[in-house]
Amino acid sequence: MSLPHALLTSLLERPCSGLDLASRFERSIGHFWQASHQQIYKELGRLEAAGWVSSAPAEGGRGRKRLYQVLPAGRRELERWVQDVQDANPLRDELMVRLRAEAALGPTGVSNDLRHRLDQHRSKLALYREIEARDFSAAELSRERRLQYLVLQAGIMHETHWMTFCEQALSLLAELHAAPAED
Amino acid sequence: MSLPHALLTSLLERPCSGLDLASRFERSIGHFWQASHQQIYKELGRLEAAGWVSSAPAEGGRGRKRLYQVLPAGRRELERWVQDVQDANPLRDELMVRLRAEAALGPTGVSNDLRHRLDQHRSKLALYREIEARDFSAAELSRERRLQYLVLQAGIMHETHWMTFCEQALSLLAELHAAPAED
DNA sequence: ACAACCATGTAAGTAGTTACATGATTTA
DNA sequence: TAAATCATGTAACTACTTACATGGTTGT
Repeated sequence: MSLPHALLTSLLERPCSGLDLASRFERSIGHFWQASHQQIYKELGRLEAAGWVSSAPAEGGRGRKRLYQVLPAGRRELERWVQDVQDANPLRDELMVRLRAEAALGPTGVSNDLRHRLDQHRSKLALYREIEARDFSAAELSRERRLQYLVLQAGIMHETHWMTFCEQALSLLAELHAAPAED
Repeated sequence: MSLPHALLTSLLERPCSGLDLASRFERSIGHFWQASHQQIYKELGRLEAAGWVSSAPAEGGRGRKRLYQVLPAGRRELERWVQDVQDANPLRDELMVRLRAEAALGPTGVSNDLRHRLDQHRSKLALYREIEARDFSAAELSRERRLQYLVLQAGIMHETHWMTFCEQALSLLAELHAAPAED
């Protein structure tokens, strides 16, 4: 449950409204922790009730727009949380279930899924590479930038890793199809 | 939502009871799709209601033990599902949020988490290597075995990848700690 | 005035987790 | 006969998703 802390982090970088948060999320932390605007609004309500953020009607914006800011208690909570220890994410992927099903059933059609994923990983990787070139290509990066870059590198590794896997899986399936059932 | 299909796959490999499924899950498909026994029982109920599996009181076992088997309709459903296409898993990891928080807050204590995860990835990898040596070291593997091995290889890649990342993160943090705040 | 869109929500539902309940069978 | 453990569940809760609702602002 790290959405509240993801929001605190993002608001700490720059105070803004709920919808701003939602759209910035999509371009930044949201690559690593997704959230819909509904979820964000609900969570902002909780954060305010907990005394971790304050909100005020925004002047620049229109309608009911509110500006959220992290309060000292929110910053302390984030500092506390960063030191928490959590178990590693187990691998949990429908594709693995599909492959096991394909193993049990005989030749069916996982390659659909594999090709689809390969495309998605490719374009995600291209996006990350753009961000890398735009934001992290300077010779000297600040401490903050270097850590943000580290997170982006995790994303790059993730996409690269799964692209490789999909390719490997596709070539195994092709080989099995070419020389079927030897057992 | 692939638990029903994970259960169908596992039952197809070998019919068994709910608790057997739960424990086999932990050693096999459960490495890639986790489920508690409560969830499994509930899902088995649904599978039976849908006419995808049948159940009968088990003779060998004790108490209320029931033996579950995949029906033809269940097999057809699994064949249909394998050909579905699903979006690639986005990276979604609390650790990334922690690192972004560390970037925004200044030096705190993510290294706790990193060391903890590194340990877990190491032991998971060791387990996978054992399984690899035990089940997949033969010169010639059947089609089914080769596909199962592919899935295991995904697990090995996953653990290796994240071990590397944790090490990289720890060394960056050490470097930043040694030569602090140049911006 | 009307469409488009900015901004904030409510409502209903699902998957999954955690804690607890219950009965039946071995084993000490 | 009591403890352990096998086996199957119920109940309550949380995070998250999907679909829908509402009102204010800007542009035409």
